[in-house]
Amino acid sequence: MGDVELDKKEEKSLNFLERIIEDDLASGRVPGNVVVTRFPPEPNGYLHIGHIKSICLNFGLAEKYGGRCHLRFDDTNPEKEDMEYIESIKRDIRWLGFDWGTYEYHASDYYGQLYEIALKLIKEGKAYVDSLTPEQMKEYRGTLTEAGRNSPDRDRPIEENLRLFEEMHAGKHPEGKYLLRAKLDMASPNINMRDPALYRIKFASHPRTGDTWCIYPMYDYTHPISDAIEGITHSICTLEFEDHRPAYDWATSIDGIEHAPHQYEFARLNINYFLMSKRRLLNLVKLGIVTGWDDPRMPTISGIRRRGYSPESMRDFVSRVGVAKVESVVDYNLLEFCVREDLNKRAKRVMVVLDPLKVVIDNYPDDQVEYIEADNNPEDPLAGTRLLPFCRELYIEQEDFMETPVKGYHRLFPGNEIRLKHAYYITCTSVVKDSEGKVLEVHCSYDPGSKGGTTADGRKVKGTSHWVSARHAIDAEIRLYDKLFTTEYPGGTTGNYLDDLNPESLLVVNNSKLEPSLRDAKPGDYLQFMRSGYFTPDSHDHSAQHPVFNRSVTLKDSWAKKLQKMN
RNA sequence: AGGGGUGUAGCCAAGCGGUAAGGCUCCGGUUUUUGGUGCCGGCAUGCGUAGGUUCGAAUCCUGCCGCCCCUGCCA
Repeated sequence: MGDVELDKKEEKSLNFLERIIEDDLASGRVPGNVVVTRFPPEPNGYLHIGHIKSICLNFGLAEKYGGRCHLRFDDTNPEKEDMEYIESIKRDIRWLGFDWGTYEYHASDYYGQLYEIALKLIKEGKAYVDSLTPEQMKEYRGTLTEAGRNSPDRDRPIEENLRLFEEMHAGKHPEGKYLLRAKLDMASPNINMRDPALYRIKFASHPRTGDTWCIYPMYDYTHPISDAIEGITHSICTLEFEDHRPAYDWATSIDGIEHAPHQYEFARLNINYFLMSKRRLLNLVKLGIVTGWDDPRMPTISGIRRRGYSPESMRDFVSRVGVAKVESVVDYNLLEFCVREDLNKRAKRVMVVLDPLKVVIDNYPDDQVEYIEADNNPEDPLAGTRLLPFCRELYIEQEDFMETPVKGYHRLFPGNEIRLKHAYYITCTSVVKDSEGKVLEVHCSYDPGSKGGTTADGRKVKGTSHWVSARHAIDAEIRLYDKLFTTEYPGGTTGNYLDDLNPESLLVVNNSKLEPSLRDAKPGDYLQFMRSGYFTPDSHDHSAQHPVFNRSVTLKDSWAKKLQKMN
């Protein structure tokens, strides 16, 4: 008996969109009980993390309720749109793991129908051709607190409207001369209902329709009708379109339009330390602050892909963020948590010394090489093992040695014994310094009985260091990426986000030493450089001759945190 | 009295009249051949605020306050 109640509590609570859909399904408001959503990007730029939320919502909802999700390009402004963007958008959605199958559409597919509907509206006296200039339009529109005024052209005879619109269509009038407007209500408190523009003249070549058209339909007219044509049931968009819902409802109830989809709005994704506007991101590219739209520091999908974030972790991230109508800012920590959690399970462990310090094992024969077996991922037994060459001279991290250790330090220092991961216990016996006192190399002795990292007497060592055999190490360029901005809200204090740029958002390391197995790394690999972070070969610049690795995210480092507190 | 939204912890977010889920962050502890991971525990007498209704209010009612969006021939 009690189990039933328990089960109910275990169920994940529904978000408001799921609730709406389930209500609609339960009450038979969904034709054929098939939920149809759509992801409607405008192909005027690259997709960023914010779009992932919308993509996951639209495709995810359709998937969850056994419906389908259309990919529709909202291409109604040829001046800003480009085929290049269409291709990048498709690539990014596929990378996330979503498939729209054959349901790929473009608003431009409907230009013909849209034109016919406009003709019909004119004939019914519901739309008119206006000759107000943009300045006059603004004047007649009124303000937020004052009603607008009717345009002198509002009562233009139907026949004349028809003739002028057809002339617009035929290219007989210059841009800006005329505008087709819906005849709604200039006194509406909602400015979007004050006779919204339906068509404008633009002698621009369209990426798909070329020069077929010189008049182009507006969003408020095109979007709802496109939804209706495709049989969309739930049209979800961001909060700023709430004020447009009356226009949406108007367009979908035009006589002759059979299907009536509904619009629902949710809060867009914001993340602190990030810029999430196409205009500003473009500016970073133009100013050369980043190397391009796919710079690993950019919050674009192509950027995070190159950075080494996995699609699975991004989907997990947006699902953890949730969906609601409150404008919110998600903590960057959650993003990194999701990336680490996923990479921890899948990344192959390798040893890389970023800042090398030479270690000489005095009692190890100079001509000897041993191959030591190491597991590739302790989180995944199926990941297998690999062989690591071990020699007399090795490299460890500079920070893994301290001549005079601070309190709590249990790495290598004179007289102390540590473990070399997978290999042997070593004890520091002496230090070689230059004339200025800088440590050049550390001498150690090893315990032959500690092979593999344990001893017969079961004695414990507190520290374990990663290492690379000096004789076998390979070189590489390693790019340590960090946040692009140093403040939670870039530009929040000075108004200029460029003031908050992080000068250390990219640190290039050229003297690192890598274990030889990394010779086989290729872009797309998820790697963990042990005790350091997750890395991936750079998709542009990596090659076997010149390996280049990007840091996706660091490992958590509680020792560094402790040190910071001590200071 | 312009319109439309929205206020639950440092950040997200459940909750839908029966006495504040969960995650991230943070703080302890523990395990550990990664100072990683895992595991255990802690973190709102309080739900913008003031009243009201009720045996009982984050949930219902009223007033007030804060924040966001809207005056493109952009989407």
